[in-house]
Amino acid sequence: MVHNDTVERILDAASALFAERGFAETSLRTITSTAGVNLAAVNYHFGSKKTLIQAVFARYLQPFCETLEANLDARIGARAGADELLQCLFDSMLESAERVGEPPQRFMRLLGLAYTQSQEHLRRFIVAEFGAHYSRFTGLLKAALPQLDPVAFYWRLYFMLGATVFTLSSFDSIRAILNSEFERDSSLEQAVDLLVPAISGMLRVEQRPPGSGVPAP
Amino acid sequence: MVHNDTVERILDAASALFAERGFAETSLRTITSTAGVNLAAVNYHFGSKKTLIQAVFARYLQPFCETLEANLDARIGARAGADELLQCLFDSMLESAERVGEPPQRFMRLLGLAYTQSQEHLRRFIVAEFGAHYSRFTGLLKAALPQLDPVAFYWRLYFMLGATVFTLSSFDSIRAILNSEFERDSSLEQAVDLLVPAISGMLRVEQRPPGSGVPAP
DNA sequence: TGTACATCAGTGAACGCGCGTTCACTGATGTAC
DNA sequence: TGTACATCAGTGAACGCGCGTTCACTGATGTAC
Repeated sequence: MVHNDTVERILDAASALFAERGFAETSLRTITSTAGVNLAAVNYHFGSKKTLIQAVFARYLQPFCETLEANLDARIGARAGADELLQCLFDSMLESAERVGEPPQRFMRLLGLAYTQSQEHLRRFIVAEFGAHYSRFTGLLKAALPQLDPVAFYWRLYFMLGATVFTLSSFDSIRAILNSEFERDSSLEQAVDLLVPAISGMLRVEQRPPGSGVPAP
Repeated sequence: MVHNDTVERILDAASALFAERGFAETSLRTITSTAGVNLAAVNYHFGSKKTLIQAVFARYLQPFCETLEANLDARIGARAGADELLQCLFDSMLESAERVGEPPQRFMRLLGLAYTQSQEHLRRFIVAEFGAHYSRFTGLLKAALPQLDPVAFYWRLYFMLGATVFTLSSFDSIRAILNSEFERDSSLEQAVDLLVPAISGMLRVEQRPPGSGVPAP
């Protein structure tokens, strides 16, 4: 597919509208009228709504994976700590969002939707595009946390993913609440600066011996 | 509304199907045929699809709020620690899900959907039904973490909410992956036992002095 | 005890609407000879 | 240089479909007199 002006306008509109409302709740008519293009242009350029959704993801995922790989190569040694790795991950996210020219919270929101909306085709697409890069990162992080057994590490990965995706994808509404409640403005960079040490601390919590349960009173 | 058999069957089917696919992706025809009732019964008993969605939430939220209040009254003293409070919260969630007779991960999934799908009416409904109880809990938790400034505390609340909702709502798929990858079965209670210390550690991480940024190399 | 009426859960069929997709067509640009 | 044809982005109108909702109706049960 040639990336001409019409294609870019459709991707811009679709990305914003999907992030705001979800996939099923956004019609092709809304997308094409926002983009100022003909209704049939989506099917002409992308084939179907499904492949449009995938194309929206690809536009974020490709630069993100490239940036992450480059940053890991450049900045991460053989025995990198969890903190360094997290900083590298979030820096890559911010950098690649800048490159694509769209807010990072939009990408987080789309990622969250990919998990919660029933879009099996999308999860398969993301694993195919992103799986290898994801594995490299989790492998490095696992090596940085040798005290965790594999199952506990796996759960902590999900805790981290949940905290990140949920918080950053809601950044705009959290920011609005903090503004009205504490009269304090926040940037996404500040949110990431709060997130990294919190997650890093969560990952480094000592593991309870299995079966010990709640400490006796 | 009288809670007769038809009403219960509709709520059961709607709760399961919404959690599995989302609100927009689940049609009233699917719900009523799963429940074995007439298509028009939803509008007859609930008025509209919107109010059905709210009724599904009310069936979880009401017992959960009651259980949480009772447990806070019974088990939490004036100077409760974050650990105790979290344990109380998760115990209440498990207890109330048992009372309603549906898996707790379904409730978590619905909560996640309420945040990510564009259902403004639902967020308003949840705040109205649940806001006061939520405030009591967050007030107690804030008192247990006096070292955090209000903004940092607010962000940590979201990290906690994200980790919890995301992980527990994906429990079934995580469980399947752990089974196939490590040949180890997991229960929701085990997941909660891993979640509580991790979140508790995350909440208790020392706060960096504002503006200090990343430590110098 | 019998009759007339009210209430209410439930039903079958249809309504209009917005959806994703398709298709014949246009008009500009490039290519072959 | 001129003509015929091919390619391709884009378009306007229509397609059939599934959606939430409505409505006139049924039949069982309760109530008043």
